[in-house]
Amino acid sequence: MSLEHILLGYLREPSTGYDLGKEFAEGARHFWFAERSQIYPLLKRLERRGWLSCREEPSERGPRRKVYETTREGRAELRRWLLDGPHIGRERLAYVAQTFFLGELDSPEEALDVVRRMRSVWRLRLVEFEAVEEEILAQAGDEANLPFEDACYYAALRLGLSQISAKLAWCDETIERLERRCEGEAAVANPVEE
Amino acid sequence: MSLEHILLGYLREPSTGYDLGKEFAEGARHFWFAERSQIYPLLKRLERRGWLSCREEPSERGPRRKVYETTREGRAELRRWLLDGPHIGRERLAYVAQTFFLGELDSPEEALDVVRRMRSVWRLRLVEFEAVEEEILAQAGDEANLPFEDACYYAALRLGLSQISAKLAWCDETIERLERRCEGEAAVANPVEE
DNA sequence: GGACACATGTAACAAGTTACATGATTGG
DNA sequence: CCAATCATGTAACTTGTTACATGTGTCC
Repeated sequence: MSLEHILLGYLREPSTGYDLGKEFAEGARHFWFAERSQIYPLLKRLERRGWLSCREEPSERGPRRKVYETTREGRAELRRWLLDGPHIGRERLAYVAQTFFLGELDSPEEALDVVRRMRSVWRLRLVEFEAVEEEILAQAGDEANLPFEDACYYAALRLGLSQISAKLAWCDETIERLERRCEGEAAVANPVEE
Repeated sequence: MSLEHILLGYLREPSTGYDLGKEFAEGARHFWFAERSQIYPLLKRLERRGWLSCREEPSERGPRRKVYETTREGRAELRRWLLDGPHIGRERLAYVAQTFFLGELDSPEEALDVVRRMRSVWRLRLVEFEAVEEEILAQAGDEANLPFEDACYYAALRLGLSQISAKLAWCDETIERLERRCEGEAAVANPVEE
């Protein structure tokens, strides 16, 4: 299961279920999401398998924290997963389905509305990603200065960035095509204006 | 649930659970996948809700077929789903996670291998999509000739196409960067050759 | 003392996967 | 008669979601 391996990946740095939950709600949500109610039992399972170690710590504020960390065996398992791939397939892209069936709507105007809303969601995401990129480059100066591990984070970011840019370009093109179609329909409905 | 609405979308044209299963294993798999064992019970549920109608037909070859079709209420529900969107978020992109954690591997060489394999998978998919695009354009002559519904199918195809192209461009760029990193490492390990 | 952030969890449910059962018809 | 394709389904399981329970410490 991918989520297990994502946890192994994150827990190269020690962390808690709570903090992982935050991570999935923030940065990681762009490629995976998990609720804490799913994370906590999984952490226990991975510990039982010997892939994670756990120590308890008092919290500054709130109850005790259970700090997990990937073990040597856990890292070996993560390596196996990384080399066994690529993990592509069975993606569920509801927005593509939505586009696919947009023809069910009564008019290009309604479809336009949907695509425009897609565009605004992805615009926001692009801004978010660009801010992260800027931060990385500001710290490193140049990409070549990044240690290998950070270069891989950066590569994943660029992948996301390129996907969003392509989506936005598609939105712009599709909006234009739909607008032309609206004009065409208006001309047919009201040929006097020609 | 999205799968319900995808079924409502497909069943504007009458079809059977069996044939839908084929569709999910072929064309539709690029944005959604479903097993027949999931489809059959769902079809019954949607029929109970009045969103699908069902008639039985003898099969040319094999047992009787249950042919489903979206009802007026089903179409209304589909329209609601289309207008209530965009359906973005909670995507699970294991390949991005894989890229993100690639730094766990021992060397850029191993990472290169992974990215090269991603590239070859996406290359194949691009060829597949391009063939579909060519077919559509050959039949219509020009995109403007497509009826609205087909234009939406085509728009979804172009979205997929643009996503794959961007992935391939990212692969090429990332492979190049990793190769430079390999050379850099070799130079550090073996400075005599400088 | 009430709201809020910290922190871990369980229970019930929905969605998705894997494995198997059943039976008809066709072609070799 | 055997394998393949057609065709519908169930059972058991895993994965993911929603809702709730519990308790600590801080700030107002």
